[in-house]
Amino acid sequence: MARARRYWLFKSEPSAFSIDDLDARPGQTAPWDGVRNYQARNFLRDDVKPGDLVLFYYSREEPIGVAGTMEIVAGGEPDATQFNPGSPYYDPKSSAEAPRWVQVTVKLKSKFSRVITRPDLAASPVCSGMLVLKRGMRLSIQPVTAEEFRAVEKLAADSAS
DNA sequence: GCCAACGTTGGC
DNA sequence: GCCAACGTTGGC
Repeated sequence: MARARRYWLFKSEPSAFSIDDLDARPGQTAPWDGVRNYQARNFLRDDVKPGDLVLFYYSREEPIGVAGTMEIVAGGEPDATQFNPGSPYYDPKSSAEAPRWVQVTVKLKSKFSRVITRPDLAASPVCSGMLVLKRGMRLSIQPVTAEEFRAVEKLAADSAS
């Protein structure tokens, strides 16, 4: 029996990597790298699999919120940036033999016509319980439920009309 | 820019 | 193993 599809929320600062940056990539595909938190790393390594769907969330910079959706097209592989001394994500304690950090590959699924903001999420009965709304929730890779994922898509579709 | 929350580091 | 200090995250 096939594994059930899972749903996630990935955070990025839009000035570092935006949904337009992903849109501009060949094949609208990019590695999701630079994750340097063990709990988030464990999700990428163990639980995020091809076919899973992801909310693309903007953190720290306006507009804060969900900018669109992505699909996972490749699962956990060593994060290439950890081996690059010129990268801000370089980790001298990591090695090719024992890579510490993991990346997955994402593909753009849909770009929303506007960012679904935290107040939008908080006003939705389905989305108001999302982890990302909890105070002090810094995890950059978070699970969401299928219901939350669909509700965010619906908020975006409704606001586009 | 502020500040609370959190994760990591390092001395002991 | 403890825990204070420090750096980072992230919303406002």
